Amino acid sequence: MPQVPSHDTMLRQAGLRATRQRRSVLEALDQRDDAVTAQDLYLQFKSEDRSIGLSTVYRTLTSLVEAGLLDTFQHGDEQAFRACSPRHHHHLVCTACHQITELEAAMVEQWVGRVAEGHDFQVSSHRADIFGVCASCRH
Amino acid sequence: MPQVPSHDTMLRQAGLRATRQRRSVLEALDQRDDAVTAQDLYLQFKSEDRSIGLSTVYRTLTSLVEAGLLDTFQHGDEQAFRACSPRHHHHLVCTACHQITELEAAMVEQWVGRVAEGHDFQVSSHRADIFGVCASCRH
DNA sequence: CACTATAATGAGACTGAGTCCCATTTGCAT
DNA sequence: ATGCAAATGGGACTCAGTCTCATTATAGTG
Repeated sequence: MPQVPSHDTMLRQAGLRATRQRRSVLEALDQRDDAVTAQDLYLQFKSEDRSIGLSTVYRTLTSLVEAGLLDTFQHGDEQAFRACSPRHHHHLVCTACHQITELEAAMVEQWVGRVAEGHDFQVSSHRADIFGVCASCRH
Repeated sequence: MPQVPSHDTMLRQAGLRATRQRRSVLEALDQRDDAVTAQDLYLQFKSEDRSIGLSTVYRTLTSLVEAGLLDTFQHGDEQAFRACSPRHHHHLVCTACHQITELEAAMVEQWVGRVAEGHDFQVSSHRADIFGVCASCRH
């Protein structure tokens, strides 16, 4: 039994059939650690001669987000996606190359806990990200 | 000297001329504590018989964000805006009515400080928001 | 393995938020 | 008051993302 589940298993667990297209998307995202837009992915597949319909790319990304397998980010006015660990985490985002590092943040979790207590508010999620420029983008 | 600067003063400080349209946008946003899209604002003005061109609404919102007078949020796939205090802050966001409460968060600031130290990364900003449902939206 | 129900795909039409252009209007410094 | 740069607005335009529907592929079943 592999520690990291195969793409097919991940798809199964999400209630999705394992298709060539979905496998390609998961694979492509696994190989990069930056966030990518649907359009970018579509063009990447096209240029690699394993085209996937644009609708399919969008649908797949949406399903994978719902399954909790991807994080979403905003690149200007478009949405970008990135494979992520199943554990809750935060992000260190390079605004130049869109490379993203996952962060643990016990302090943030504590903060959320306290806010939840202090307000008559039913907390469902939270998000804490840090933006800046990574070492390689600064030369 | 007023403690809260007038809209005209805020515009001046941002290097913008004080026009009827810009005053209207600032005023409209001051009167609500939820985040609104450009389209919503446009329709609101139209229905109040003080129409403002759609381009102008977009341009004004963009300028005000650049001036740090507004925060931006994502409502589904569109951008929403809300007047905000000039001090750095975080948010408690009701996903049902989009009402937003500003939060102080010393713990988050500390966290950012530590991450900045620990990574070879030039931090330029950060964002920490909590999402859920507010008391009145839960009935 | 063959068969079948049904999930998934893809091509292209479509939608709508946001941008651009440019002729007209407005704010404001002198 | 006057002039000029900044701002406006209407409408054409762009393009990310969605929808439709005929075709194809998956995976369970006998």
